[in-house]
Amino acid sequence: MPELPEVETIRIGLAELLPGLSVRGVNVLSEKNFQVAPGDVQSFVAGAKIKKVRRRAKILIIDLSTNYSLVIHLKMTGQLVFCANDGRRFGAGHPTDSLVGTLPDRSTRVELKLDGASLYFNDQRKFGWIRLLPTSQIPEVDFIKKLGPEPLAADFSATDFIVRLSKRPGTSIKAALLDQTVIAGVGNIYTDESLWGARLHPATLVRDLTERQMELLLNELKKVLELSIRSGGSTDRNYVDANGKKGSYLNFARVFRREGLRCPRCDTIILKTRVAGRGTHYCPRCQRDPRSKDAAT
DNA sequence: CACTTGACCTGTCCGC
DNA sequence: TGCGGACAGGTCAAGT
Repeated sequence: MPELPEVETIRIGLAELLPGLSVRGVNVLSEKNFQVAPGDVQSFVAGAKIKKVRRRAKILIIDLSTNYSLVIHLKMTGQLVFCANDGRRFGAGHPTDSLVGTLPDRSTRVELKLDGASLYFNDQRKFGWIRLLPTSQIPEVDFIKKLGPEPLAADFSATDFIVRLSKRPGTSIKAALLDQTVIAGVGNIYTDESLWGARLHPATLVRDLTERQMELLLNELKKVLELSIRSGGSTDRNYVDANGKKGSYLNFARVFRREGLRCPRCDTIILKTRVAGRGTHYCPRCQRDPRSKDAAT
């Protein structure tokens, strides 16, 4: 899915467009992706005004004047596309081409009708969801409450990171980074990118890392997340004026989906393997596998 | 308990 | 060109 930088990119874009607009109606094309009691729908649809667009981890939150919020998880293939009647269009999320096509399309699951515009929730694989929750209740819900800290939060320290990681001694560093209860918002791309930055093999067990290595890893993670947010996420995103220019999809990646290409640091061919059940990219020279260290050196 | 694997869906790409 | 299988940026329940 969109990971933290992608969801943040969407948040920034929608925060420019949505606040102040009123919700006129909701068109649910796939029940599975927006399950809510009929009474609840009415209670927020009736003239609700959009107040604010927030993010927590990979979750997007749209606060409404009715004190309800739309809580959105895009999972793997979700995307949000804003289409104004005057032709302005903004979309981000999964990199498919619905920035230029007619909406709703085959992947559209929910259409939120607004003043002079529509917000489309598209999701090819139907893993994503929208939930309607009382705003005050959001901090209490399970999937929010158990999330780890935001990696870019000012008050998130290396010490905190080390303590949290150390609770997963027997798992790979890759699995630990992907675990949303350890740290929130990191997915497959930024796991691979930050491990490359810190010169750590993804399969290294947490217990085999030094505190210094974990601290370095956090620095690399913050760097790749910030870089990605600055480049608008590794996803198509744009205000599309007539000819829909593409976003900077993965232009900055150094190992992710670059198997067979050369490591930008040492020129060795990047490999792809499987760690923690996920496709995993790494440089076999910069990131030596601790399990085969003797054989390799 | 700690950790890993399968399932959820649909689309695409790759090898025969 | 057609078909089967593996795989896809996520997360949970069920399994070991």
